[in-house]
This record gives sequence, structure tokens and C-alpha cells, in this order.
Amino acid sequence: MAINKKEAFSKQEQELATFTKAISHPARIAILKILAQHNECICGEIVEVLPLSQSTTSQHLKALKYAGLINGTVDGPKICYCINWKAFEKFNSDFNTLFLKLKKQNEKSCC
Amino acid sequence: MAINKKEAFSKQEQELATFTKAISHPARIAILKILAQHNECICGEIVEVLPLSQSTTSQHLKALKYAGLINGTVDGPKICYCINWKAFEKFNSDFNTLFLKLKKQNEKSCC
DNA sequence: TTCTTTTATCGTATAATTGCGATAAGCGAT
DNA sequence: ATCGCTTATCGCAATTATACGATAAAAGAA
Repeated sequence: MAINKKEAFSKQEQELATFTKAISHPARIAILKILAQHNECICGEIVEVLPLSQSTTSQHLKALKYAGLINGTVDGPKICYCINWKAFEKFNSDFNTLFLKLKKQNEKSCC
Repeated sequence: MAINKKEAFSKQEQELATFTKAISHPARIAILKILAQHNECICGEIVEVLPLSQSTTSQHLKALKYAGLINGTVDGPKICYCINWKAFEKFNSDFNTLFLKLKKQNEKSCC
């Protein structure tokens, strides 16, 4: 058991779930906030701000990168991180589309 | 290891993460769509539509209920489900607030 | 080359998620 | 009280996530 049944759902649902999963941990929301607060890419002073170890932080960054929400480019010995606004915009749009779609049909809670 | 460090983040971040986690699985997004497509509460014909077993579907419903996104009231032998629009509205609002907050600061990707 | 700094990855442990079948629990009808 | 229908929960197995320390890898500086 415990076979993954995600592929049984629509592409759209899978895609949105990937995004929401990426930001389903407070640490990753915090990382996005930190990245957005900078006008330039930051070369990973994220570890110092977060209450997590360097390795754990790196894993969270990897998760965000996997979902396409952030980019990281090599800058000498450091790595420069920033938000992928294009992907972010798409996510935001898809999300609002879902919201509107849901709300269109029904507005009242009957229970 | 593997101690939960979620409480180390802000209340707002935790709250939003709870919501996004609730909709971080395609099945749960599908459930919300099904619920929204009905003008009345539906007495769980969700199982027939989803490609999942009754028990698994019940667990997904439980997850959505835990996050406060749906309500379920007893209707004889059945249970009547519907979206909690109030909670949903708050989630939508919190989410857009985060988006705007992030976008306010920075609009360009430098990498 | 060697050292230092920065980041990723490996190894490991624990916890949570996902999924199913089987069973229980609740309620109406007989 | 018993039966049938609907939904929740239990028990189990497999997978994934979370977290850390230790180590590797990459690049500049000495």
C-alpha cells in the first residue's frame, strides 16, 4: 500500500499542489519573506536568521528550488538566492483562479 | 532529532502553513472543487468521484476539517459536507496579503 | 598548495503522510 | 432487536518530510 495516487488527478491539481506543498512549512514562508525583503540577491545569510541548522535550511531551500519558486546562482564561493517572480506570478494567478472558481459557484455555508 | 521546530516561527507563518498544507494534495483540491460545484451541502458522494478508497477519502476530509476549510454536519445516517466560506475567505485574504507583501519589495529577478 | 569560507550532500533518526482493508459506530427502517 | 446504509476509526505498510551532525565540494585567499 501507500502507492502514490497523485497522478490520478488532473495536471492542474497536481501542479497547484506542488506549489502549495512548497510553502506548507513556516520555515519556507519565512525564507520567501527574507528573500523578498532584499533588493538584491542575497548570498545566503538566511541560515543566521532562521532558527535552524545550516543543513536543514539548505534542504528547505532545495524544496523551494524544486518547486521553481526560487533561483540560486553561483557567486564565487557563495550562492546568490532570489525569488523566481515569473513562477511566483503564475502560482499567484493559478491560486486566485482556483479561489474565484470555487467562489463563483457557491457563497453560502449551509452547515 | 526531527524535533518539530514549527513553533519557532511566527504565528502568522504557522497559520498560513497550516492552510497551505491542507491543500497541498491534489485529492484535497479536488474535494474542494467538488464541494464548490454544489449549491447544497452534499452528503458524501465524494467517494464515488475520487479514485480513492472510502477510508482514504475520509482521511482527506478530516484533514480539510482540521484546517477549518470545510464543515460536516450529521444528516441522519449521512454526513453533509460543505465549504466553510468564512475560513476560506480569511485564508484567501491572508494569502493575497503575503503575495502583495512579497511583491511590494521586489519585482525583478536578478538570477 | 594549503587554508578558510560557504553551501550541498550523506547518513541517520524520528515523525508525519498516504493508502488500503477491516472493523466499529451511528442512524433510520423494518 | 436486527438489518442496512453511511462514515469514521483502527491497524498496518510504505513513503516522504523534518531535523541534525559530519563530511564533501567548490572557490577565493594566503
